[in-house]
Amino acid sequence: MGRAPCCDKANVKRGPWSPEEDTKLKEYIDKHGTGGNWIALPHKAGLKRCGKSCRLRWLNYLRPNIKHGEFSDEEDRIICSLYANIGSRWSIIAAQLPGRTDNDIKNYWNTKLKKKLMALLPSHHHNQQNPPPFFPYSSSSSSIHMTTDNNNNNNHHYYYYNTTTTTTPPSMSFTTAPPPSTSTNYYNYNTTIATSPIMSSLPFYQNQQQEQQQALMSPMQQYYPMFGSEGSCSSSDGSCSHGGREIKKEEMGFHHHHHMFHHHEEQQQQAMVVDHDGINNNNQWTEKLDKWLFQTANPLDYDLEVIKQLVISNDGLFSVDENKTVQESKPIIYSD
DNA sequence: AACTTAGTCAACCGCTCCAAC
DNA sequence: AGTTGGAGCGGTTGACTAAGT
Repeated sequence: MGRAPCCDKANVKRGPWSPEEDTKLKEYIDKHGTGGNWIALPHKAGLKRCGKSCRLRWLNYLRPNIKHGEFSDEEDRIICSLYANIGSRWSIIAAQLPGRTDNDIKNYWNTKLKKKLMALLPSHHHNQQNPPPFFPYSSSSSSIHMTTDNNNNNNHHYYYYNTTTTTTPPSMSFTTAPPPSTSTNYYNYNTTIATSPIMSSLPFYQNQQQEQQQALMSPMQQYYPMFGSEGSCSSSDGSCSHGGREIKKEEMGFHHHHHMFHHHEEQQQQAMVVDHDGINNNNQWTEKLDKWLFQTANPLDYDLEVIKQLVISNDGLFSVDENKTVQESKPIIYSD
C-alpha cells in the first residue's frame, strides 16, 4: 500500500501557471509568508493548486532575486567543478550560485553544458552509451591510466589505477603521474574534471593558475561555506541558515570529502597487467572502463585502499587487492 | 507552406528525509 | 520506538518553439 497523495489530484489544476495564479500566490506569500505549510497554503490563498506545485512555482519563478538567462563562464566553471565532484546534487550546486535555482541548473546542465563539454571530447566518447570520463565519480582524484606498450610490440595494455588524496580543491587538482616512458599511447581516465587537458582548455579553466592560489584555503570553505565562514543562500529554498535540515544533510553527505581533503597529498601508482588479445580491442575496453567509471557514482564504493590493480582477462575486468589473485576476484566489468 | 525533428524548460512524479507526535 | 505526513530533492515528462527539410 502506497502512501496517501498530498492532495486530491482530481480537484487541483495542473500545467502552466496563469498570470492570475502567479499574482494570487505572490500576493499571498508577500502578505502572510508560507506559514511553513505548503499543503495548506493553496486553499488559504484561493488557489486550486497542489501545495507542491505552489512551492515549486514560488521557489523556481516567483520569489525575489531569481536570476534567469545566460550562465556566465564563472557559473559554468562552478557547475562543472561541483558536478564532477558531487554529482547531480543540484540543490547544493544551486546554493553556490546566488539567484539560480536547482531546476534551472539541472536543465542547463542536461540541455547545454553537458553537450558543450561533450563537443570537446575525442570522437570515440560521443556515443551516448559511453559517457565521457569527466563525469562524476567522487571527490577523490582516483584515476585510471591506460597505456599501450607498442615499443615492445607485444600489444599489452597497461592500466594504472591511481589513488590520490589532495589538499587542493578537486576542481584544481592535477594528477601528476606521468605515463611510463615506454608508452606511446596514453589515455588518461581522470575522474576529476579539471585534470583533463580538454577541460583545462575550456574558457572557465583558463584562469586556473590564478585560482590555485585560492586553493590554499580550505576547499570546504570555498565551496561549502557552512564548514567555515558564512552561511550561503540556497537557491533551492531561499533559506540562508546554518540550522535546519539541509545543512545537517550536507554535513553528513560531505563528511568523507571533508576528511579526505585534509590529507596530505600522496599518490600511489600501481601497474598491472594485461593479458588480452591486442590493440584492436582497445576501444572495447576503454569504453567499458568509461562505462564502469560512469556507473560507479561513487568509486568509494570500491575501497580505493584495497584496489591495487585492474586486471583484464577474457572474463572481464577485475579489481585485485593485495590479498587476492585474479582467480579469487570477481570481475567489476564482465566480458560480453 | 507543411511537416518533422531537436532543443528548451516549466512542471510533475515519486521517492527519501526527518520533525512532530 | 514506531508512525505519520510535510518538505525537499532529483529524475522525467510533455508542451511549446525553433530549426531543418
